[in-house]
Amino acid sequence: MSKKFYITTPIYYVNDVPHIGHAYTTIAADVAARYKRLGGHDVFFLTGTDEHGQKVQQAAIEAGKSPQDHVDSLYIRFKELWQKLNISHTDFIRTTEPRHKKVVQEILQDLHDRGEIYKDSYEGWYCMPDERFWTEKDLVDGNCPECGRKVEKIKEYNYFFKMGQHQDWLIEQIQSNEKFILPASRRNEVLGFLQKPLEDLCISRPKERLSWGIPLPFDDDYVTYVWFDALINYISVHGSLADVRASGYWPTSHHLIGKDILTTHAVYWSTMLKAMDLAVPDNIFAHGWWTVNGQKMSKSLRNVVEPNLLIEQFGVDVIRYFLLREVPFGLDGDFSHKALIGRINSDLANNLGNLVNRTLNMLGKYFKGIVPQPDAAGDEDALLKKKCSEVVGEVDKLFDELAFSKILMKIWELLDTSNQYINNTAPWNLAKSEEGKKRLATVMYNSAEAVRVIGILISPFMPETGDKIMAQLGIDTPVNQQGLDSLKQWGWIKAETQTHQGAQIFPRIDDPAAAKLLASIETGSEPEKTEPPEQITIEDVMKLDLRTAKILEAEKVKKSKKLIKLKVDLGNEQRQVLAGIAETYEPEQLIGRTVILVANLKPAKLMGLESQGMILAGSSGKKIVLAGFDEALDLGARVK
RNA sequence: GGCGGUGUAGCUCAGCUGGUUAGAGCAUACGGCUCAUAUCCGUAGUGUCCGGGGUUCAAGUCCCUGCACCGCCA
Repeated sequence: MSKKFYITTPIYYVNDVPHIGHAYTTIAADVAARYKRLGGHDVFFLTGTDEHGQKVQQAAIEAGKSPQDHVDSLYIRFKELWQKLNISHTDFIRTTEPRHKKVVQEILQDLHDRGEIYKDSYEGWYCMPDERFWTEKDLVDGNCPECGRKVEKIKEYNYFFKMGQHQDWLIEQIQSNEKFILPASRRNEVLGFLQKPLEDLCISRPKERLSWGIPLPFDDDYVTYVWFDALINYISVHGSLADVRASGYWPTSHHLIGKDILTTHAVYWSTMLKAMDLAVPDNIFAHGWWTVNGQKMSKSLRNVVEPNLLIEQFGVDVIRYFLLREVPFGLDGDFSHKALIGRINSDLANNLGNLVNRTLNMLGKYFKGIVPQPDAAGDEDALLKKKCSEVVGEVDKLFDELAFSKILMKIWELLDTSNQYINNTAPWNLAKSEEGKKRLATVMYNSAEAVRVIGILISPFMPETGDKIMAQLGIDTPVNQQGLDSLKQWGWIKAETQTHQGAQIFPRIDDPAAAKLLASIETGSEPEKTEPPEQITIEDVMKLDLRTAKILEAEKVKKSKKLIKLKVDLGNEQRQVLAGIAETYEPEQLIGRTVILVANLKPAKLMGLESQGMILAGSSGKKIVLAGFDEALDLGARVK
């Protein structure tokens, strides 16, 4: 019986728009799953969507739909993206499915029956948008410490899971299993977190406050807290607790998660499993986040990287490769067009693509595309074979710790060795003489076999490319049937195989064009037309009468979001000016500042008020910054 | 504020328990080859290893301290 391997991604919050971060976790899990399949494991790979909770309920109301209709229309976005990305999940679970709800209720009932859950009253400050309680001292200026919005004082009865009693066990579990939480820095964080007393976990919400959830089986006035509900997906996909135990897919091999949900998994989930008397996962791996050109991805910056566009432009495999190669799994990474193009051109085009191409081309040229029968091996051949078996072994070890970027670096060492092999043996010289031809056959056979090995090794990362390489080599046996076993001995590929040289698998990318496109993806907007601005003369500049002015008074213009009414002092006169800066500045911040005024602008009426000039400010997106001076200047001074 | 981490070539980083001339990839320069997508191969570099102090025969590696940045918790 083959060994079972169970790997999961988080179930993604269905309300989120899928972005590069979701894709990252899922691709990583897919690569691990595909590799284990290559090794003959029986793999269960799970992903899905988290569909309960306040935000979904609210979004549904806003959309004028029932929550169920709402999530039914939303979860598709994830499912379709995974299809595009060639994700090979075994199952896709939704927390609104009956099979899931049933198991959640089974578990709740079981824990309740065994006294792991109790009812208690709770009083605290509640932040509606964040769906969180805070204690008095948590509050910042009486507002939610996380989002800064208003909180309400609520006293209510709720159900609690006795999480605190498992604290010592959990510490021991983490300390005695080095690989339980990776990377090590995150493991440390959790241990630090556990130095303080671990409290019990509130696992219910009164229906009057939130109805969109799974009802508690023992109290119909409550629904299950979303996290308690969501985490159980890892179990419910296999059926009841008994089914899970019988499935052979327990414990989980790897839970891949983002670093933001480490505590929920390492602490909540582990103690939940302990209470259920199920084994904890072998490993919880918290990976990092992607920034874009060094900036955090956010809706307001409009730099959320949308995977669909990337796939269309560069192809699935390029994106899969880039994400896993560029950054060590576990650390934060930066997505930029420069980095992506660098990887494509140097790793994929110059090294991989070119190696495949030159090999196939020479097979065509010297042997009519037919893999020749090899002859006796020499030193160069031994070196290649040795490197090959070394890489195959190392890659296998590195997969245990999901060190994707290291794995790819290792595989690329084999690429280098293959290129060196070709350079050193110089088939083009061998082809010139009759006695060289014998040696040439061996060299070309080995080159073809090396390309095959590389094709297999990269296939978990780049499934389409793996298939393309096999097709060019003329190998009909699918990658999975060749498997890792076919790499253990040199010489799987048969002589007489008819190869079919095809197109370059990774063409180089012309930099300026790609840069433009990527820039548009990064900013989430259409590429801006980059017509150079019209040039003006010094006379044009001098037409502007710019003056220093001090703000004396400032107040918001009623019924206007943006406008602030200012009274400014130019030294010899005072003026009323309207400035569209209310979204960035409060009136109080402005009083006393010295700014630059366009003094000869024709007066205009805005919102019924006259504006006698214009204040200069720079803007980027929504952010506005007033232009000013390092040092004090006389009021009314000319600026040029 | 508490705990933890990081600071090494132009860039991104590797350097385990202290030990010969500090490494890799990318970028740069030069040379070679021509099967290949001006690709590939080879050679060459450059580093006050964040600053200061200490332990030691010997410190990028250990200790103390300062600075900068980051993470978790509060």
